[in-house]
Amino acid sequence: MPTTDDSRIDDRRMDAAGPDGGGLDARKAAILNAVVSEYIASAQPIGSQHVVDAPGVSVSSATVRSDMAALERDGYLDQPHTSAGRIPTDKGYRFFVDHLARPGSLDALGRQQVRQFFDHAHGEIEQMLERTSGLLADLTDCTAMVVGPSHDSAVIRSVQLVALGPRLALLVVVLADGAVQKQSIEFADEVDEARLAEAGARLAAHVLGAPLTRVRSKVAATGDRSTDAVISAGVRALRSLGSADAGDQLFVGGSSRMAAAFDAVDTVRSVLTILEQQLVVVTLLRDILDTGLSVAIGSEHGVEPLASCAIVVMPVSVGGEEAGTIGLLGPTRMNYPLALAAARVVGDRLGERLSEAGR
Amino acid sequence: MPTTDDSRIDDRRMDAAGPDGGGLDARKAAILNAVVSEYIASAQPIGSQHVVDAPGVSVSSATVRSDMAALERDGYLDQPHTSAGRIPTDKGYRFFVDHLARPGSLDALGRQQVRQFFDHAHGEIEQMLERTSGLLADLTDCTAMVVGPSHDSAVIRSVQLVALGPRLALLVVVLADGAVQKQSIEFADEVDEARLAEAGARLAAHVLGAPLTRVRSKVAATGDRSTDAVISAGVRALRSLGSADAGDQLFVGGSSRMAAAFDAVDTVRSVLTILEQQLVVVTLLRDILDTGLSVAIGSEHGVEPLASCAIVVMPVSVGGEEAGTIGLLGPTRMNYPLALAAARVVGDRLGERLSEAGR
DNA sequence: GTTCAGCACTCACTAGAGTGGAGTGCCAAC
DNA sequence: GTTGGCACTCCACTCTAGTGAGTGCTGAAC
Repeated sequence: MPTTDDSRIDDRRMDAAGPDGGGLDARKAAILNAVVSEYIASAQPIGSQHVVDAPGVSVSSATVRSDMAALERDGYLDQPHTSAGRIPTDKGYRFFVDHLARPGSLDALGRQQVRQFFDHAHGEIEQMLERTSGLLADLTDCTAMVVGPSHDSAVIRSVQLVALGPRLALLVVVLADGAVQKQSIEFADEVDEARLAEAGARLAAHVLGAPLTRVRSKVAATGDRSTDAVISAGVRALRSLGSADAGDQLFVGGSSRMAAAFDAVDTVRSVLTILEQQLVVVTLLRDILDTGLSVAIGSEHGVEPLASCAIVVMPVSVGGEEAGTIGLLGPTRMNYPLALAAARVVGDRLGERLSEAGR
Repeated sequence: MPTTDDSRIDDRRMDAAGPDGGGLDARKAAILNAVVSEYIASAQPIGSQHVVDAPGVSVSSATVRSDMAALERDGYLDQPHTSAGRIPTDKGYRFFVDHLARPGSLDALGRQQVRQFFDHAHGEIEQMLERTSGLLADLTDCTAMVVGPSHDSAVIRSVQLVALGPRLALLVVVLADGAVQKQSIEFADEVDEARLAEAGARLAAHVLGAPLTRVRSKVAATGDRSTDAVISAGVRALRSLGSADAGDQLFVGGSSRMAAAFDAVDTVRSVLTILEQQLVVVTLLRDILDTGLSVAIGSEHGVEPLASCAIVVMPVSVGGEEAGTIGLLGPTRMNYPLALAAARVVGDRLGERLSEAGR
């Protein structure tokens, strides 16, 4: 084994490329940094010549080549074909994100957009989340996903039965966080308004103050058979609302950006197909958050059609509790610092906003 | 002017190509029919040789060529370049749709899908419309747009004020068609539950039975200054709900199909960009319906980025009244008979379903 | 032993030439 | 009006260099 071990741990600080070499010597890290940065900007394989002028390198292209070869051996870079430049691998992007990328920030225009957005934001939460996804897409040129707060722990503030027809009523539930849920109920027999009102009041007494997920199925009988039937139908409806895994709402904005990110129309199609599946997306974002990451690159998230994509996630917290998630989807060669900065800023502002309104 | 007028009206019945020549002689119509049908199937320019075997033609390719030249002169066909076959123009598709296409129908599988869908359809209207858009996309391989019923004429069935905080309440309105709308209200001063209930009752008395769009702003004073303030805030909130042009909800399903329909990624991007603009889409569908068309082809609808698309629209009616719109978006070479059949069948079933639930 | 200039080599990309074939328009004959 | 025949057009494809960006290796210099 004649070659030296290039992947050894090396604590030397880097001078220009980033805060931390994190397992690569300073020059290799600087080279990797330059390759990733340039590739993100140009989408073209990067040759050794393009890297020599990068800060922290200052060696000849021959030396850069030998370092690049080592980086390729270690899995940070890849070569589309023998006589081409290098492209970062998922591992290369990962190292870039973890150790090299300096924290980004929005430019003046972006900051103004955010300020303006939250100054003028109005309307109910769903609208707001929908529009937030559009804002994020504009800021980052990625597709933005916003998952609304889960209502699992929210307490029931109001329950009401509204007659829509002789045998049809609508159960309307208001939760403490301002969410409104509804479920229509069809009765076997006609129910008059008085009975409906009576049943509604009983129902309210039974569940007010409890979370929607914890509605007890047993209710004390009133003695009136028909009223009891209405009440138990109401309880069933409530429980079905509470158990609905439908729960988390997803808002996707800027899906057209995916078409701009790839030139293979097949890739675009398969990514869009994923985005249409709410459950898949919500689960994906949750999984990434659960692993403790804020960025999932390429195959890290395990969704095969998104292998050439990276996802930035950011929890939105309201009063310390998680109240939603922000996700940004772009090609692996997306602008990570910008995406992270945008997600953080918008997530924070959104959290503040929700906590103002929420309780 | 040596050439004869080939676009003259001609009443002769066609033998095989369709019910009506509609301004072209029978053979030209048959040729156009064959070209459009084959082009829809193959997406390749169609040459004279491919057409001679089509029903209703039975002449030599030379004759077909001269007819095709005439059809091109009259604007029904186009040639990508001198030595290529012909492609239908928008006008050609229009003629095909109006006079040639025999009414299509869903295949057995499609019919089963529809039946199954409406047998198992459950949940509230929004969910249902969302899932309907997915069904339509599956059936037709187009992008489906479903516009929900407008609540303009629906009468207010219930109004409620729910306290969310000392100075925050939620106004919840239930309409006769089962729609629930909400608006949060922030008060300048704290409002106790009793006052809120009192104000809610007054509000209800004031507006119950009126359409949301016709809420009178004047309310009789109660004498209690603070209650009056709450009531007038409630009225303001109601009127803002009623005047909200937000109104019509749009559900888009199967936008990934657009990526399969075109191979130019630019086209895909611009189409997706349009689809992200709810207001544009809703207005577009409305405009097409208002012109009395059920199909808008290519540049007919005037939205430039959709110039290579066609749109099939179908009103959904509940008890004779228009209660929503179905739209199908595909490339101009989409399968019109199938799209029209699917839109009609699903629209009808959806209408029935909504009328069962609605009142 | 790290760095570097020099060198031979690789291979995608491009341009140009040649070819086949699908398709056309025209025309004289039926 | 219809048709077979014919010359023509021009795209799509293949093949052939030629170009150039990029590589890996090596031996000498620091």
